[in-house]
Amino acid sequence: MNFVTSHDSEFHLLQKVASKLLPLIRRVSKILCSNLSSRRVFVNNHNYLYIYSNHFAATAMKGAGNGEQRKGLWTVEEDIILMDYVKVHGKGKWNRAAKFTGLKRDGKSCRLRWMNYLSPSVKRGAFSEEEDDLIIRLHKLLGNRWSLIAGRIPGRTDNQVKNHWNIHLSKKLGVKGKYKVSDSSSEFSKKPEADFSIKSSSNDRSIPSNKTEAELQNVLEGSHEKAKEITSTQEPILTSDFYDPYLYAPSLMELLDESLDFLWHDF
DNA sequence: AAACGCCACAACCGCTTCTTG
DNA sequence: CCAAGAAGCGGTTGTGGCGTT
Repeated sequence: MNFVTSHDSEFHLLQKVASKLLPLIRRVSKILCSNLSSRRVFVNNHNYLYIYSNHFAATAMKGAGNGEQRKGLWTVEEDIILMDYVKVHGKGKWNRAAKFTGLKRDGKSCRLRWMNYLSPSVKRGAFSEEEDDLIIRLHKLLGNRWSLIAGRIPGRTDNQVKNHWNIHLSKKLGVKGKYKVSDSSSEFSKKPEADFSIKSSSNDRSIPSNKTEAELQNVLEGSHEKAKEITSTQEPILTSDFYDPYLYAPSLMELLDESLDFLWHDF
């Protein structure tokens, strides 16, 4: 094994680590190569490396009888199939996706899995203090309108925000019980007579009046500087609707192949 | 080691709203 | 305008991991 480094100490450390890892890498790569008749490799947006064969999909169909719907947590196999589908057909038409892929899931479940977990725009990990602050401010203004709140926090879904509020923030603020939309803690509920109103449509992500927009703007601007810090210190958030794992596959494949070539030569 | 309880989060459910033909 | 299907929303439940006894 050869390393290029300007520091002897690094060189010796790398050599030491490599000597420990090499036997393990050899074993794993041997197993992989002997079992995968048709390799497909990609990294999802949680930085998991997936290597799977064409036979792999069959595993995802297990667990449900004829016509029976699967419930509960999604498996890696199901995730991959759904990601494959979205890659080719784009998101939307989720009922069709369920039928097309053969997944034993209904359209709603597919949509939810994509929107809340698989979508590359979903940010994982703990909420920052800045995000907490923004949620609290927005909740004060909007109440339990989670999709509206989430729409103003980059990378966070309504489900994430809702869970985070119910588990952490409501306790932190000493809120007893769970909020209802009509809860008196919301600014909207406090001022029903105010000269702005919010549409009854729970789907409506727009803010109907100038005053409401202005209030939201104030909240957002209040967190503007902090938000700047967040975006400058955290990993970039992908803004495209779909993060194509296959774009990354060639380099990974090259890397894998190079590694394997090296290993075979080394034997 | 096993049983239990708690917590965090993913997923489901029922309903409303939107879109399309 | 209407009906049917799709999409979106928020409340609630289920599941798995982890710590404690």
